[in-house]
Amino acid sequence: MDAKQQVVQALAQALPDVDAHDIETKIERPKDSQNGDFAFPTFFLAKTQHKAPQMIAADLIEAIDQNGFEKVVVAGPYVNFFLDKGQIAAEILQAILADPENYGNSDLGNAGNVPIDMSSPNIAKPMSMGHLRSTVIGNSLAKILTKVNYNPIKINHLGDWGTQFGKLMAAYKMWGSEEEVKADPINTLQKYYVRFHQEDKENPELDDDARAWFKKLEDGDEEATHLWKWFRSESLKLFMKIYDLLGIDFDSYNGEAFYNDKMDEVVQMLEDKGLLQESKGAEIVDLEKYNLNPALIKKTDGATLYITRDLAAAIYRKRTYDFVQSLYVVGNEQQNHFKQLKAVLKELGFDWADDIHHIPFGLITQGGRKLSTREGRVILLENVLNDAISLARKQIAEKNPDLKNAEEVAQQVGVGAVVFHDLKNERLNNFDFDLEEVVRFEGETGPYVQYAHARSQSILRKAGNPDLTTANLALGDPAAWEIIKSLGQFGEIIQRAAREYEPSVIAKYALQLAKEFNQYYAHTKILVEDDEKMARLALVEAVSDVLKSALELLGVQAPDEM
RNA sequence: GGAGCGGUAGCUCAGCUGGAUAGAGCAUUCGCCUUCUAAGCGAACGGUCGUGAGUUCGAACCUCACUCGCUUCACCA
Repeated sequence: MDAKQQVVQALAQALPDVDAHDIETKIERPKDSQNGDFAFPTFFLAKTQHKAPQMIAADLIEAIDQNGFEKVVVAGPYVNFFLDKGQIAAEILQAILADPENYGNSDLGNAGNVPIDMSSPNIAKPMSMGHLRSTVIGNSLAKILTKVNYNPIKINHLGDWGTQFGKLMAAYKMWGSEEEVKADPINTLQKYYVRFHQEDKENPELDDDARAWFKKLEDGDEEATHLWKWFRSESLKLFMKIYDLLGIDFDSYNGEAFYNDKMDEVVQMLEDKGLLQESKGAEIVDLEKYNLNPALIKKTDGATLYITRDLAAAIYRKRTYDFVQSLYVVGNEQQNHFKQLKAVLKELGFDWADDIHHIPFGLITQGGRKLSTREGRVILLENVLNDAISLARKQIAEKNPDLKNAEEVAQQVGVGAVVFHDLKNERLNNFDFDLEEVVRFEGETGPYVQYAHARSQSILRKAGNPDLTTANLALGDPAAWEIIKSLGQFGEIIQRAAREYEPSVIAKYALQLAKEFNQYYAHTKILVEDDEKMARLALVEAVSDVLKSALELLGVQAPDEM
């Protein structure tokens, strides 16, 4: 039985006049385990019982059936419950060892489809740290949602359309060469783009050129289309290298261009509903009643915009996946856009607009300034990952020179550090990029968790990987108790992460468990022959399984040796 | 000006539904490798929880006002 329910029952029996649900909501987990595993504050009973909380607690302890608990004690106005460690340990360890892969699973989602719009880098631009955030948060959410029985669909909504292609083509025709692009596609295209913006400040007529090229592309001009396809495929090749490194794949690469032929219908729908208005030569939907700015559907020149495309995409996803939720892992600075998107869908009469959730994340700055592709101020993801990997390589050479698959582990550790760093804090926090911070391997980092896992594996190897499922798992060792309790919380941690769309909840949990294990490891000799050896090994195995599982939920690998 | 997010230790951040002396990591100083990986463990140092009111038996957490920082507010995405 659930340990908390045991406490609720004991209290409910002793307090027949109080609603059991009220009791349950008041029960808390003391921060300091000196105060027990569960605590019941009696303040709220003082009024109805006309007694001091201390008195209530003192009386309560007499009425509580202490069977099944290690002890129940009074501490001022609190009643503190200490659980039967051996029994709880056996229950939790058994549950983990019986089915490590599925430990912590639950069914919040009833297998409902959840498309996740994530990553979405722009063609012809390098992937930056900003795209990393969207990519790793989206990936982690997909895994977390799977664990609570949703069916996520990872959609890479590539930025493969838009006026920037006009600029790019104009720039390429003016200064570019095929050989140069082939040699180093993204950086070269990027260079053209930056140069275009520089020269464009002096010669605004360049913009007309760019617009003309984009118009050609939209009209299906042969040369423009050819260039577009070429830029796209070269870019995608490089993106795939990074996704491989991160161990991330997608269920769909339908980007912006995919919706080109699906926007007329949206405009038609808006028109049929009488929602379109003309304003300053453009077509808009007024959103006054939502306290939002009007949504620009068509520009003065008739070209469509971002929101039109996203409307088409949202409708397409509803039709294709019949989603129960539709997520967009996109920077916080676009929240206005998503409010508009939902508002327009509402205006169109789609109730499912309420199932669309923008999952925003904080801005990455450098030296306090916003990153800007246009101004060439970017942090290239590829460089960061490579730096991290070579640092890991160096560490391994120093600390574990005999490691067989050193290169593979260097990748797992280096990439793990970067990914974990990105996920360990609340999504919405902004952060200023600091390479040293990102590739750190000590303290609250990914490698710290990986290291704890590797140590646990090392012990199990030394012990000869015995079968522990039949062992007596009633581990009564107080030193192990904090770990046991943490292991028992995995399921609710996952649920909270899913509810809040917040991978950092998992990261924090992994750090806590790793820390508790490292403490245990430092103070308790595990491989000694005594009655509890098998139970200790079971604990080690359970920690190993859960750490691995938690890292997996973050998209971080857990090497057995490092 | 409207909307949103944030202000907790020198730095980066936790703090779940309000509860028992406000917690980590980094940095600094000092201990611990003849026994399971020192990417580790332990100790010290470090805080008027932005400010002021209010609600409450009790507020970092809830309410209001103020203040500072960042984002955003129609022809980029």
